[in-house]
Parts: sequence; C-alpha cells; structure tokens
Amino acid sequence: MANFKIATFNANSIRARLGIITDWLGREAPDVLCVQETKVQDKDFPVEPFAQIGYHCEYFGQKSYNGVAIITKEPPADVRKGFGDGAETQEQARLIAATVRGVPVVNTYVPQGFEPGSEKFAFKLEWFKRLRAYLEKYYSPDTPLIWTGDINVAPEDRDVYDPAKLRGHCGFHPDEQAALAALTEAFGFVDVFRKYVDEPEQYTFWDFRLPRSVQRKLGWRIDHIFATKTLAARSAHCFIDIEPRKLPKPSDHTFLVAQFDV
DNA sequence: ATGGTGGACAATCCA
Repeated sequence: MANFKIATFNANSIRARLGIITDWLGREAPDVLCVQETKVQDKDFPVEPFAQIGYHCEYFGQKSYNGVAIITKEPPADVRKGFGDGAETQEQARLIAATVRGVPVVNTYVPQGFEPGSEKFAFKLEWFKRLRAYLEKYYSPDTPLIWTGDINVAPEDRDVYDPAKLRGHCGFHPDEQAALAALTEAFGFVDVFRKYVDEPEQYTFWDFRLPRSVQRKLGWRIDHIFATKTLAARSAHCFIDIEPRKLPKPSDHTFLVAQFDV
C-alpha cells in the first residue's frame, strides 16, 4: 500500500500567498493540495511557480472572489468544475473535482453565508442540498471519496472558541450544522480530523479582525476533510499545521492535512 | 464597545 497525502488551504488569494504555498508544498510534499478563495481568473492563474516545483494545477476561478484549485504531483483524471446543475446563475466558482492516483476528490468553498436570515444564508443552506445532489449523481457512499475544503461550518461546540456566545451566529448556527449533518449522514462521511484528535481548541480559521486571535485562541474549525467509510478505514493521520499561520503575511486559515494508505 | 484587518481592484464588496 502506498501513502496518499492530501491537504486543504483557504488561501484568501493564491497570488498573495504564493510563497507560503510553494514553501509548504516543498516541505510537506502532499500528493494533493486543495485550495479555496484563489481569487484569480483562470487566465491569470500562477501555473509556472507550481510547475517549477513539480506540481500540476487544475483550477476554476473568477475575478476577485471565490475560486478553487486542485494542485497535484501527478496530473489528475476526470476533472469537473462547478455543479453543472444549471443554477450557477451569477458566476460562483466554488467547486472543483478530480480523481488523484485513483482517489476521487471534491474540493469546495462553501458560501460564507453573511448572517442568519439573509439571502446569502439561505443560499448557503441550499448549497448543501445542491452538493448532496451532485455527490449522489457522481459518487457512491460505498466507494472511496474525499470531500474537503472550506466548509464554513463548525460542527460542534468544541470547534469554536466560545460556543455560548457564538451559537446562532453564521458558521455556528443550528440550521447550518443540520445541513452539514444531513449531508455527512447521507454519505456516511467520517470527519477524519476527529478520528485522531478529541481535544477542543483545534482551529483552522482565526478572524483577521480580532487582534492576536491566534495567540488568544479565538478560532473556528471550519475547514474539513471528510472521507467515505471505506476510505476513512484506511486513514493513517490527520493534523492541523499551525506554522504557516505564524508567518508575516498569513492567510486567515491554515493548512489541514490527512494521510491514507491506498 | 457592533469595531477591527486583509485582498482585489479601483468605489466598495467580501470574508
């Protein structure tokens, strides 16, 4: 069995974080890095810096906002961009899928949702239903599949810094947790990080607007790696790499990594 | 105390 290493990272502009990402790839050498919020049109995607360190890029972007990419050592197969469900009215580049070394990977940037009661919040809840229909169309709960990315929902109380205060806020609202749970239960998804780490205060996101949020542990665990049961049974490790968050110009998210024997 | 900062991109929008 060979080791399969996958990571996810919300870059908040792939061009602004290029050095952070290429340095990290050089150090961790994953088979796959899934990126969200690339914030770049396809014609301007920085393919060259990745090619120079031996990585191939598949990307689906738009001007200024959103944008996702799958960066791999070996060129992937079966690349798909967007839901393709006809409901992508205003351009919303939030999903890219590919099969890497035989492992199907779906990388999503789930809508942030603004605030409960808003149109954006309703769009976010609906987006989970569209994702479920998409997954049921192309994949099966009984075969290996990874769903990863910035999911923009903290599943449990231990996944936010102050559950009593934050309950009902966007990202930690019961309706969002129910929407996520409906999808994970439908597909039997295992939260791979929670297979290995039970402790609270394990975060992947810290708000830029809160001063010294990392040092004060004011974080959220909203980036996830989900695997179907048959694949999760072959997981070997999962961890949050906090080091890039300590760099001078970090993203507000950090890297989440999982390994499988496949 | 309803702010704060960062990025894209060219006045605000998004997170």
